Amino acid sequence: MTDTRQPRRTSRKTPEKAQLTRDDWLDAAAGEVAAGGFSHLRVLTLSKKLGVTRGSFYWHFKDHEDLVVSFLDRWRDRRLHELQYWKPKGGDVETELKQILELLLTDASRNIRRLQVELAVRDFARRNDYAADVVTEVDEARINQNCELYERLSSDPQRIRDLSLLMYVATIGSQVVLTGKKGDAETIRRVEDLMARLALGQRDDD
Amino acid sequence: MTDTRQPRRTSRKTPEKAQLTRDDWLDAAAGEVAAGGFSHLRVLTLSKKLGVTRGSFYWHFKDHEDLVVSFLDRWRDRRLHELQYWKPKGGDVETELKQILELLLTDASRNIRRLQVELAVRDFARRNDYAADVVTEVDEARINQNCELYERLSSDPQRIRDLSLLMYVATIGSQVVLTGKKGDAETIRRVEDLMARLALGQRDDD
DNA sequence: AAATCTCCATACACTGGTGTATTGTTGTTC
DNA sequence: GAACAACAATACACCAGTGTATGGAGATTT
Repeated sequence: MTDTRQPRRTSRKTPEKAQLTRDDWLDAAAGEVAAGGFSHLRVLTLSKKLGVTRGSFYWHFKDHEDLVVSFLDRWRDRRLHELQYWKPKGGDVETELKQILELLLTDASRNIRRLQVELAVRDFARRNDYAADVVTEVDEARINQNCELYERLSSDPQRIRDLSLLMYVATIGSQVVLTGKKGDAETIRRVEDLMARLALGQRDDD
Repeated sequence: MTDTRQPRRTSRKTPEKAQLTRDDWLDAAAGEVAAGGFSHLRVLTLSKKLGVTRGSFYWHFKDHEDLVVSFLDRWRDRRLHELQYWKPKGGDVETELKQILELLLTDASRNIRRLQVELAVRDFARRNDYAADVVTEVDEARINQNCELYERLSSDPQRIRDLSLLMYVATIGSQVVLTGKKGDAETIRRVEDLMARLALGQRDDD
């Protein structure tokens, strides 16, 4: 009765004829990127997967590049935003460190699709300037955030940054090397422990 | 006079009309893969870059897949073979460790094209089974090789493998994160030092 | 109920890529 | 020097994908 101006989408729950939004296309794009990387992100296959023709796509997006840029923007925004929840709450440095490592390793490896998208973005960044900027932005934000933790292990600013960087590249490397195998979960846990020990061994008081 | 049966290639030095070999195509392919990944490895562009038509390609290779598989095989063979030269010769554990880290980080980052190819292969491995096998083979060989070094730091077999794995993923992660920026060389050097200290801190005698 | 807006379908022109079949050209060998 | 083999050019049929122009159906507004 009143002006419940829904964006016309038939309540989203009913899968009968649901109209597509820009975000729906981006979600589908994420699936494609995760599976085959950016080079396999085709307008045509995307349309088929959504059960519509390309006419729909070109209503929501200007062209293929528009899709890619929008995808990268959304990815960056989400990655920067989620950092807010990454602030560990444990008081002890040791537990905080373990929390952060668990988040970076165990947790990340559980969310396979997210991991695949991240790796795809990183790969794409090697030949696309815009993607490279996006990745740099996210990397720096993450490293800086972790610095806050490592400040409690050392007082040397340089040492803090190095430690944060090292921990970060180790986690990224893990995600690159350990993909999909069986024993990975256990391996990751052990690497996690080892990293924690290594970092804690860098306390000033030695 | 005698049977110097050269493969007909006009002595290779003269760039006049040099006939192409299978290996020449693979070299050119490496350039394409380094620049744009496997998805940008096109027979057509490769031919143009070599100054011939596709007719030549299809004489040397059965099809596009043949090129990809041959490329991966050659890459694996070379990576496995080069391990032979990676055996550090220094006597001291500390210097050996630094040697191996320098090889894995500083040295690797200097050879940009080699690095790019490696990352491209890794990326391709996420959606190609054959490439995945090749990468696994190379990873395991490298990790095992480094174990020999870390055996001198600890006597616990599990610890040794974990340490070797950690050092390896850290170097791979570095190659993924630090690509092409300016301060990279210095950063890599510091990370190298830090890794060495961390590893040495894991000696049994603590 | 007519006009309008939103979203999608259809049809078209175009590009860039693969693979194959056939023919040329140039060394090698007999 | 004729036959052969190695390598490359040409021409062909055939996709898969982009982008655009235009038409159409359903809901919304007036």
